Amino acid sequence: MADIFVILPDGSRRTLPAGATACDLAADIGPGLAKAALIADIDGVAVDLSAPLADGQQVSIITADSDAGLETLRHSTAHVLAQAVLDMYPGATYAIGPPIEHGFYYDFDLPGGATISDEDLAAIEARMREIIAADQPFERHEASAAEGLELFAAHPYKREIIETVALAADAGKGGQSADELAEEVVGDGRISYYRNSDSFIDLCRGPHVPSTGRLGHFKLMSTAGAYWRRDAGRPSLQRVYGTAWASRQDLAAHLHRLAEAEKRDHRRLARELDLVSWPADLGPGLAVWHPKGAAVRRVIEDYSRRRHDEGGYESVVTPHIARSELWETSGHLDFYRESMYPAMELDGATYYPKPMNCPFHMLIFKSRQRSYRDLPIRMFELGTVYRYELSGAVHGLMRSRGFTQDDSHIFTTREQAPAEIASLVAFVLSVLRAFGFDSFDARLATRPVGKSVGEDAEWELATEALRDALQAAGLDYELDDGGGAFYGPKIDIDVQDAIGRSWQLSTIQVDFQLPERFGLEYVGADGKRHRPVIIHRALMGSIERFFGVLIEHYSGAFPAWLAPVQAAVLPVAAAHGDYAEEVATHMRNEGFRTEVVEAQEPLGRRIRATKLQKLPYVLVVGDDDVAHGTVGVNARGSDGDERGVPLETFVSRLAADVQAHR
RNA sequence: GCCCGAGUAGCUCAGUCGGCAGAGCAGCUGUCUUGUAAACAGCAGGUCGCAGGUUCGAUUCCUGUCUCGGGCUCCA
Repeated sequence: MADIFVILPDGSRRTLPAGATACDLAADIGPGLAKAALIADIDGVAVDLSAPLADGQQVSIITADSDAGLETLRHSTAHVLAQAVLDMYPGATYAIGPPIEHGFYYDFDLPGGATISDEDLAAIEARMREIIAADQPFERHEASAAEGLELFAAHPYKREIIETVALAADAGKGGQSADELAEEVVGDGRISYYRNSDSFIDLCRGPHVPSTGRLGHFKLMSTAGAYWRRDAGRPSLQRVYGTAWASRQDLAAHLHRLAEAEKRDHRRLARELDLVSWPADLGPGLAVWHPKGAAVRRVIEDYSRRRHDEGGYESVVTPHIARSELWETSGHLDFYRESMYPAMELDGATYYPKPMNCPFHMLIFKSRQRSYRDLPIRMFELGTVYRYELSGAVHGLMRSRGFTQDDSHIFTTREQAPAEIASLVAFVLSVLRAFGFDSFDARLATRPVGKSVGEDAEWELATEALRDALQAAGLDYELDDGGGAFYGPKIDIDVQDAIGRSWQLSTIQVDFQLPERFGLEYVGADGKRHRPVIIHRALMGSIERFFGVLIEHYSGAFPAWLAPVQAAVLPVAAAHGDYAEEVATHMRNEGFRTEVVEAQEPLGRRIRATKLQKLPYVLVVGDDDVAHGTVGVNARGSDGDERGVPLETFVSRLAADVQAHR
């Protein structure tokens, strides 16, 4: 039999006997690769290792080091989950089970509407480990749709998938439904399925790892409800989420990250550090700010105002409610109504709480005639808005029903807009960096198909301006095709926090629509009237979310410039109380946030209690300090303490920290 | 809004197979405070989320409802 050759990723050729599989190729390259191999990529198509090779193909062997390999590992683990659940719950049926970020899920319909509790997960996981220990092969088979319907006769969701595939094939098109079903089917009207054992098969496009023994670094995480095909009108299924990784170390690292994230949860820290609370009597998504939370907020807002002053913005203030006519003009009643709080009837008029500040700023622009010489006009407001978020979407400070935007609207000429956007991106990044964020993800969202207004040329121009600004700022960005607002394209900027999570904060949106709706005009150099362009911009997004992200970013240990209490003063004994007050008063006069913890309890206990509040500095004062005008400095994160530091020396040090945003 | 799960003291949680509700920490009072992460003693604290129902009796069982958590969706 003639040999064949295949081309490896490095361009080299390798000769194999005819009939060789990808698995043989891996073994031929080396035993290490053979052991690590999960699937193969043949001419750009991911396939099982058992796939036969043909002459001249480009082949690469895929391991768990790559995204594709890890995805396969997760997908295969999902199949093991399905086998375990079907095994343990007679009469249960299964829907779909794709890989997702960090792991996988699988949706089930259990007999009699049974549910899976967290306790059940341990038992399911144990069964999964048995299946993995049995090292069952993933055997690929293909069949016609008719055969598939017979194979999965007892499983209505699988049958529905097969029927949809058959329909799509009949219609002779791939289309949207085929995309959705990509995980389960081949796509040409035939189906593929994988057999693990005599009793377990699963409809699947594949590929899969060679056998269940290749899996094992996984953990079932949680259960949730989910609709079949994401449709609230369809049956509700039990979803089981799991995480899966290439190695024990990766799994442990992931679980560690989750534990860290939980420790940093701003809802927990907000309570422990007495920053913010959500009294049930207020209703979901509405927070009250306690003195310590409000102290941090004030620093955030003061800094924001200062930067805006320096950046050529003018502060404005607008009311919280407005008559329905305003919202009709702005289009919010047409486009945003379901997110607005309901109307209030008053003196024969209808008022709505504001979900956005924009229309008010339009009215300020319109209050007098504007010249091109006035532009750009940059209005800034810490504007509190109310949005009727779905109750299930509300999440601490990250997603509230009442929140304050650091909102601005910039009115420019068309010619000025590109430069204005470019400087805006730089401004946004500069402010975010000042709060300790240095890693950003940006998205450029373009014109939504169908539901948008304006001329193509305008959209093109604005999108290019946004793109140029991103490039000028040196920001990598993803394209969110069709993700723009109905009135214009936008840039969203996410920050990455200390443990690598992404949070959406800033948004910069170009708007052609509101100037039209409000009939905004300025007089140009030519003496004629022109429409300005509006740039909407929220920098921190909302002060609430920004604060929540800061809490999680710093794990509650705010840098000195933000900390609600910058230094606590602890007298060693009651006799040093007066000196402690003197020290505190002096520091307050210097502009620092200071509190005294009186000597009503032993020093060690007070130090512990104060340390748990994560303050930047704990100052201890005793006999020596009273005698010499010094303090004992215990800095957060340092080992031990420094004795006999002159008060002025400490004040300078704290001032330097604040200055440097440490 | 929908699906799944959970609501017991300020917090973390135990408990009641339907019969006077518990711990630790926090709090308060007293004694004690003497140099860097938990002094000692005592006290107080709960309509067992809320409203109905079943029952001699409900925190416990049933129904509804509210809130929270995890998802879906959406977003600052």
